[in-house]
Amino acid sequence: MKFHLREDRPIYQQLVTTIADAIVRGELRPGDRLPSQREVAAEAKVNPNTVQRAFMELERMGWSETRRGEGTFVKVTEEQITRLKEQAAQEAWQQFCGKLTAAGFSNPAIKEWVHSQLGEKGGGGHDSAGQHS
Amino acid sequence: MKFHLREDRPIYQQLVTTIADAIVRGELRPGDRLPSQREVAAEAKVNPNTVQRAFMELERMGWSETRRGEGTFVKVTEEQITRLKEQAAQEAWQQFCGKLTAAGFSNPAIKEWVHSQLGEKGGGGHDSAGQHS
Amino acid sequence: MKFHLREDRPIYQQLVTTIADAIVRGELRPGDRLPSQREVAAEAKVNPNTVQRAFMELERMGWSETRRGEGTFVKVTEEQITRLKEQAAQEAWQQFCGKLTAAGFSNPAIKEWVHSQLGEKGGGGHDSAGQHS
Amino acid sequence: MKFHLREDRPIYQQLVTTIADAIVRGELRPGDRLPSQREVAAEAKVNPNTVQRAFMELERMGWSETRRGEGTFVKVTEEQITRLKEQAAQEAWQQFCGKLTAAGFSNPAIKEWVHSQLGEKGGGGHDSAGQHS
DNA sequence: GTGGTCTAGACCACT
DNA sequence: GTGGTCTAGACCACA
Repeated sequence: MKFHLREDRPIYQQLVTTIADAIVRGELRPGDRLPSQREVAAEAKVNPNTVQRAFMELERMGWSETRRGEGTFVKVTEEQITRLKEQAAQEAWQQFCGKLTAAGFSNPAIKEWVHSQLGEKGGGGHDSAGQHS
Repeated sequence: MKFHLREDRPIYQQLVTTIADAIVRGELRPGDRLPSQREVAAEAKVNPNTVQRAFMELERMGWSETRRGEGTFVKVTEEQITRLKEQAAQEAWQQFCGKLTAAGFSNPAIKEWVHSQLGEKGGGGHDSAGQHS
Repeated sequence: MKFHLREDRPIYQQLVTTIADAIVRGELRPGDRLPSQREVAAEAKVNPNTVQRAFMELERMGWSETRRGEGTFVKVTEEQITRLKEQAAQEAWQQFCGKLTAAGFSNPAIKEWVHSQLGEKGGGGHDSAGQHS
Repeated sequence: MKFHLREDRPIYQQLVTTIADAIVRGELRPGDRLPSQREVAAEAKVNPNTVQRAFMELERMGWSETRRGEGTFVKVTEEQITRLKEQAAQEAWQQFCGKLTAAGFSNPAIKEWVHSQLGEKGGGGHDSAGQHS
């Protein structure tokens, strides 16, 4: 049996994901200015160079634009956002199925279980469907 | 916008769920001996006392039995395992719905999206359904 | 022959019974706030963590409720108090019989001795019946 | 509410009581040699001077006799032992009544409770009547 | 202030 | 070796 608590993805990737999630959630909109690298570094308690790398990655993916002396700005089209959302949904679904499979659910069993959930709740969630921290 | 990389649930609780997951996965069977507190502490790179607390919690929940000088042993009935699995499924479903809600999906939208997944794949997973971080 | 002066029950358990006794005595009533962990630690001259553990144990037994930032509060029903009292009486009786047995009294001898006490005093105690260590 | 864990009687008195108890229990018989003061001090983890004082007290009460170069010996008559036992019983009874009184039992209630115990058990104790840690 | 968590390191009891 | 207890001191979250 293996015990590992630490997240093993590189920190800079985690930062990228954090920002991508904020975009998906609509917390960051096209044109918004990201906090400065120094601010992010201080808040996330990581090295500024790590943040720098995350921002480079963002720019490489075409989600942000760095304007010297001004800061870094979100630069995504609505169409990209839509694609990101679909991508996030896919990923979440993967995780969900993965967990159930690990718990011994067969694919038909998962299907059935989900149907029971959808039926019971009449939708896809319930009151506390927003909990995900 | 908030940046936090660290998992904020207490370490001892993370250990508990790690072990609970192993039980759900069938990796840990009733009667199995858990690694010693010191081993877990070394592997997870945490203080032995933190592991001790996790083990106390396990015992409190009636999932394990610790025998002084011998070790800690899994003590769950099949019925409890079944309950744990259902619980894990519920939790995974919550997370899934949470993420989609955060991404802007309404409950009906989630329902529809899931239906499309179930229809497409004819089950609930696919080749890479085993991915679960 | 063995000499040991220290009380060998764990300190945190002693704290638990100290508080349980106070509840039994009616010194602590449902809803009452216990002294803060730091206060107890200072007064009992033990480490705050030890007190914390005692309080955790109390909560686990359902005798208290701790509210973050506020304190720890007694949470027992009258019915639980009654049960505690009976339990305390049983325990005291056990100790009493244990001591007499150790002193060489047979069970019938204990019975007879107690009867003589009850007869003499017409009750079960006397003026100094409140002395208890 | 008061918290005190430490036994507040002087250590040398506790030692005296420990030895008296051993005599009452029959573990120490007239003529037996007590462990040396150094041994007692080491085992009880107290200062040898404290043990010295306890032994002086014993001798003052006429329960022991110190023979220079040989050691300390128990010197009690059977009649004294009988008296000690009665005394121990009285003390235990006091404590018992004290605890029940503190728990809210009136004297008649104690009498009644004890009667129920004697009746139930047909004696004054039961299988585990010897437990007194 | 409160309680909650974590660490580092100590000593003990059991086997 | 195992787990059980305790300490000293740190930092955090909540109110």
